[in-house]
Amino acid sequence: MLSQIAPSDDLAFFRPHQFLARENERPEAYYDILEGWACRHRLLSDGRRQITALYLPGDLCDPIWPLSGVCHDAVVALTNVRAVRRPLGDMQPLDRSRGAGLRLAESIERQSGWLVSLGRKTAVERLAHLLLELFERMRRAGLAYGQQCALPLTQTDIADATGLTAVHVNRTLQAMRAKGVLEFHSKWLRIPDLGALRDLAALGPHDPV
Amino acid sequence: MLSQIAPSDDLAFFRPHQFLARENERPEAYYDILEGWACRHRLLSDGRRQITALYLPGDLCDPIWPLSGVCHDAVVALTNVRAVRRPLGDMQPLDRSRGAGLRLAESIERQSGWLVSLGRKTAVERLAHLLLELFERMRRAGLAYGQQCALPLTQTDIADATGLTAVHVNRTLQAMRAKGVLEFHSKWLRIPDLGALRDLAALGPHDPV
DNA sequence: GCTACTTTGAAACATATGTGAATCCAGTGT
DNA sequence: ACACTGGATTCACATATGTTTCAAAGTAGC
Repeated sequence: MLSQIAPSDDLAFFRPHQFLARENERPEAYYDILEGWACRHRLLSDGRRQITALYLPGDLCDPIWPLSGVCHDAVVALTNVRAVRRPLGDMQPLDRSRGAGLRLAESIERQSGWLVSLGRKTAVERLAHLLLELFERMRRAGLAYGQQCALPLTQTDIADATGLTAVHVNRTLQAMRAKGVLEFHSKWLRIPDLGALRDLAALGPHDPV
Repeated sequence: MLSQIAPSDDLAFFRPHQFLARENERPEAYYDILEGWACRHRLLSDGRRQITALYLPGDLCDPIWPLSGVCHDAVVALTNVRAVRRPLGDMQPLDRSRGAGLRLAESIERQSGWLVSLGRKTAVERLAHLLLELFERMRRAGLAYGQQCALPLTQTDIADATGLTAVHVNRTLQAMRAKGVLEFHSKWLRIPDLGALRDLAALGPHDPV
């Protein structure tokens, strides 16, 4: 999946909360994530935070890079991250590699799913949807073991991705655990019945993930 | 802004509720919108609806077209629409024109703004944000007259874009009108004080729109 | 093994927004 | 003029989710 490492590329390491790209700055590189999780997010002036994308191992972390040249979302590591750094040099917003369009289109697809989630779904549906998506992505990356996978997010991270509060994420997860549709302790997710969780997520038969 | 019309291109007309692209089908064309408004949206099985993008005159209505080859969002006309139809022929998801990446990146930017809105903003903030964005886009398209522009959306459309109910959109708009930050009757929007509305929208100093 | 810090769990209470149902109103066609 | 229609407006009421606070349980550094 990953392309070869070119001479100018380099391995990069990040600790939790370190920036891969800062808000209102021109991005200097993009990253192939080898290990660890990162996210794209925006902050409001009063501290409210919304995660707009999650990057898992194997993902290409594309700088979203409009004509203005500066990012409007910050990209920050959620765990320790090991990645291949691919400098942008003096590349212009119009210069994108073949395949970039496809990747971006898929980001839009995923974001549309998130918009539906945030705009129209209940807390249970949002959580089911998110956890299902993450499990599925981990599985595709070869990082799921049977019905379980690592999920190194705090409940606060999950809240910021789903547009809920941490308190409500906690009580909703409790309820879902009680119903037996998922287990989630110490950064480890187990989904006993994929189908049941999918039903809870209010996904259509054709919806991706 | 619009490219020339090639021989295989053609003018297309749509009435409200007509599809420019259907869910779960391969898109057959994309459109340069000359006149009228359209939107991309998804429906849940119980009828809940979320608008994921709005297309205004001058916009290029890109089919979001992942590797699977089929759209997951429908594109439908909200008003009468006149557009240049550009057939995709046998173009593959990987074949995208130069500049497509940039346009898609800008869509992601805008969608990120919507995610923040839906996930973290109050009803007043969401409405201020949306109306401001639409006014600004109309202005850039040369379709604003001073502080006013056409805004041919029903309150139900606005609700489906902001993740609120039509009833709540109505009462929130009333309140905003009462405070004098906007006027909006019969599909016509007037913003007496852009700055005031921008403050209400909880946008950062660098946020686009 | 002790301290400091982060994350999870819980309870009581507050409120923004949703629901359901009428009514009103403007535009359109007959 | 009249009836239809989709949209806007209102009202009374319901509830999912937010807020605040605190305690318990992990986790990391030393």
